[in-house]
Amino acid sequence: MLIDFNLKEKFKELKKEGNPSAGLRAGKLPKDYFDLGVAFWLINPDEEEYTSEYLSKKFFHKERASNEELYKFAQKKLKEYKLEKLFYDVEMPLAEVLADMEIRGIKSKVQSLKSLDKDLGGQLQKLTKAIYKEAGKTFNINSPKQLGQILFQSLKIDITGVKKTRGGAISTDIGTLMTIQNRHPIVKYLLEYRELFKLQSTYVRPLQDLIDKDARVHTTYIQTGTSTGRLSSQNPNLQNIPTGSDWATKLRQTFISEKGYQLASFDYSQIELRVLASLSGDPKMIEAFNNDLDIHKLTAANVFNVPLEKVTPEMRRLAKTLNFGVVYGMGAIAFSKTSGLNFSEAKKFIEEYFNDFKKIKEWQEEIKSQARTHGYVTNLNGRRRWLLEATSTFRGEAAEAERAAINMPVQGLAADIIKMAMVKIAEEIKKRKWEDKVRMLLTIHDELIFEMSDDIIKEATKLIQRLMEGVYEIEVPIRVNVKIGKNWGDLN
DNA sequence: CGCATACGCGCC
DNA sequence: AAACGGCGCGTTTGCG
Repeated sequence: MLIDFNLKEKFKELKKEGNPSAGLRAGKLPKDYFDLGVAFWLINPDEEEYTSEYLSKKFFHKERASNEELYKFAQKKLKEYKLEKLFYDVEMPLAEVLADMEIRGIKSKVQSLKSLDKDLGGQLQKLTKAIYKEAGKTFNINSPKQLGQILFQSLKIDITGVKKTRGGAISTDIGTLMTIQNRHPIVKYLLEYRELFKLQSTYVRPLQDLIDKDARVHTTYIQTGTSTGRLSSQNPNLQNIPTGSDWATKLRQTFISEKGYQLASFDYSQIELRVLASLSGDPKMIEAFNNDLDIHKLTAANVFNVPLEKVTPEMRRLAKTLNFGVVYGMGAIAFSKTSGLNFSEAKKFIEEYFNDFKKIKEWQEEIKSQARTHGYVTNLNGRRRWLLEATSTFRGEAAEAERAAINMPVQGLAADIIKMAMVKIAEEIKKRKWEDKVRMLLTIHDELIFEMSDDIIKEATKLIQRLMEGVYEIEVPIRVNVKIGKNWGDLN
């Protein structure tokens, strides 16, 4: 058995040396691998680090414990916490899948990225001029401190309804700018400036530095990076590429498929709400998903007490915010902020929501109670998060832990589901010897993106959709939307 | 000068 | 009075 840290990196090295199935080569099983970092992460996903140095000190009170010592300890804990199945059947095989994805990378249209950079630069220059003109002087627009002085001291813009930052300064964030938009002409320029500067500085520029000689970009997936079981992505983070706006679409269009291939995306529809419906056993929500109804519309009909036909887009919008918020343990204050309602209206809607979906409330109370009594919560697969703060006497601290407690079993099960799908899909690709025809490239929490050879794309999309929808059974159907296109911006 | 922090913001 | 869960990363600013 191979016991070490960072098996994903070791797989990558072996594979790059020309050993393509280094991980699961003949005779080797997932059971033959034991990544110590991943093991300790399953035991407690909130350690500061998952390095030998850190864990040796923490658990063995010495500079360097042997891998054998660390292994024995972790092995015992995995067994005690019933995490062995998750570890051996999901996380370990996943490490190799991630290695393949990282090595492959996604192709970038370098020229488009360059020209996008130019276009953004030109537009930013115009905006900067306009902003200086309105301000009556030059200043650093990227400095919230300086911007705040310009807006609220020089220009004396009314600060009614504007919040303060943690440090006590008047906020200049996007929400603030929206509220004061009609109070001064400078604001609309600032809003556009913010969007464009973000795009250029966070995405367009850094991405160009990360393109390899084959014009491909390789992210690194962190398997031990979250408290809930999700993956994270870094250098670059390909899990937060902008979407929606015209500029965002232009950026996404720079991620392309190789000649003879297309990109295909598969996204789980409402996976977290479906998981919540299943875990809570709420009959109304389960029925809605069983009948393939529009869940936000159904929610609106319930909280507004109107028939489905009478639900307006505005009612649906509020219901959607409620549905998302509930998964996160949102309170009336947060809901009022995001919905535009006042506090007491917001409070009423939340009460109405839990009145309509009583089992969800009951389930959440049950989870909170578990967090308080045990100091941890688990999801259906034993994935665990320690929440000792739930027992805190500082109310704010306890409330924060309770929200995390409510969210983890939902977000964590959704994460398990897509991880299991990834492992299953990789197996099926191998079985069909499609390694070069069906390339898993990206995983974005509830979505997978592939690069697929034109000749098998029809068959492969069907297969993958079926595998994703069937990989894990819950109380409601799991649905996957499929989109195909030559680039990430034009998938449809 | 590097580093940590505050602030802000992109995604699911 | 009051922070809606989970991330990574950019720029600015103040510190040693």
